[in-house]
Order: sequence, then structure tokens, then C-alpha cells
Amino acid sequence: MSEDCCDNTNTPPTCCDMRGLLSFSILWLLTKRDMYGQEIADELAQRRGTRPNPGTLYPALAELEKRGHVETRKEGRKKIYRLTEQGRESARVSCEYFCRAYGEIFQEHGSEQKAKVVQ
Amino acid sequence: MSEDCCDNTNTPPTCCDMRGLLSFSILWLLTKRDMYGQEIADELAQRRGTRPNPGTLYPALAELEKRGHVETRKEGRKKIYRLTEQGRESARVSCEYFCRAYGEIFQEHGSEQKAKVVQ
DNA sequence: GACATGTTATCGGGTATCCAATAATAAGGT
DNA sequence: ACCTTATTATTGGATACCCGATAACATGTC
Repeated sequence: MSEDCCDNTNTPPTCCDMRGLLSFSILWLLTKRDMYGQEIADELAQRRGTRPNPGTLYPALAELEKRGHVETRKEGRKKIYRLTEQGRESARVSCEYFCRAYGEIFQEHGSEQKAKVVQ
Repeated sequence: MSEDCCDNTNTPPTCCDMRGLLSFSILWLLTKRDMYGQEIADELAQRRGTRPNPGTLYPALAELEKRGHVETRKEGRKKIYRLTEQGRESARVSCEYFCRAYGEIFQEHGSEQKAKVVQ
């Protein structure tokens, strides 16, 4: 998780508000693998540069479960979240929307991004 | 603007909340060219599938101006918004943050996206 | 002046996300 | 049993964004 190159924390800009897309980000993360709450918080922290507080994260997870996008099982003290079939479809649909909405931004800055990763 | 292939309106998903990033999106749009309010609303509508209401858009623009990211001039009844130097730098910084935070999503779905555009 | 139109702007109310702080629960070590 | 720790969860308050509706303003037409 932090072996590859740099465990850089992507610090958010101060110039404008970058909030939003929390439940979308969670859906997307869970397409990778099942996770428990703290793992989800870790992954979000790594990407967004800020770790969601419990008071933000758990209500979002509860809402996703209530709407049938995720289901949970208990393992020790951990509660493991997993996409339902519906949740997987939701993730697919919302990822496509996201790409259509914001794709241009990446086509401009994506090259720099890749250069950094490879280098 | 609507000549190329399809003036598709990118309909947002119902499964999760896609709100947010309004002021960021505005900053990014204004790197392309100066625009007045309704133009900005049009561009946002095209990409996000929903047109921001005046009650959303104008306070956001006022805030960006107050913080020194944009400046305005009047042309007829139109008020034209233009990035300041600081605003241009802010756009750059926040775009880079955005790409680091969400780039992975595009690397997965970007190919489908391009295929659609080319086809 | 009177009127329609295009554009900017404000108002009131709702939701998701943000935070800090604290509580509740469950497991492991002694 | 007791303590520590990891994890889940709740509370209360703030902010940006969302909407529909309405107002204010500037321009052009008659």
C-alpha cells in the first residue's frame, strides 16, 4: 500500500471547495475489493488527502446499505462492506457519468499525472 | 457547440449524490475562455446534465470574485467573468489535485469514453 | 413612456458532506 | 475481572451546493 514509490498524501487545495462525491467514491472503492470502515477511510485519505471523520463516513455507509448498494458481514470487530449486485451496477453507471462529466479535465492534466507515476 | 455528433445531455445517476465541485468546475471552465453567467450555466448543464439554478450559480461566482479568483466587466447586460492571475494558478493547482484524487477512475473508464467519442 | 426579453441576483428551505468530540462495542493481554 | 486497543457509531454545528420562486436590472421595441 505504501511500498511502491511515495506514500504521498495528496493535499487538497485551499482555493476552492473540493467536498462531495463521498458515496460515489465509496462505491468505486468497493468495486476493487471488500473493505471494512477503517480501510475505506484509509483509501479515501490517501487519494483525497483528508481522512473522512467517523461522523461523515459511517452515516454514508449506513445510507448505502439502506439503499441496497452494499451489504455487510461481521469479522471479529470489523464490519466488512461489500457491493451488492445492484451496488455494482450503480458503481458502473455513476463512474460512466463521472467520466462524461469531468473527462475533459483529465485529458488535459492526465499526461502530467502519468509522467509522475512512471518516473 | 452542438454540431459535432450528439448534443447529449449527460444525465446524472440516481444512485448516489453527485453534487459538489461547482466552484472548481467554474474555475476550470474559465481557463478556456471568458464567459458570462448564462454561458457558464450552459457549459455546466452540458457536462453535468443539470443546469445550476441562479440561486446556486451566482453566489458561487460572487464568492470566487470576493476571493480574487475572477474579475468581471460589463458588456451590455452581460457580466463577463474572467480569471485573475491568482485564479489561473488556483485552477491549475486544483486541477492537479483533482486528477491525483480521481485519476484512477478515469484510467479504467477512459477507454470506453474515448471509444464512444471516436466512433 | 410602456412593454417584453435577457441576464443577474436574492430568498427560503433541503441535503450531503465536512469537522471535533464523545460514546459504544468487541477483542486480546495480563 | 481489568485494562488497553481497534473499530464502529452518534451527536451537534458548520458550509457548499441543490432547488423553485421571485425580484432587480439593463436593453431593445413599440
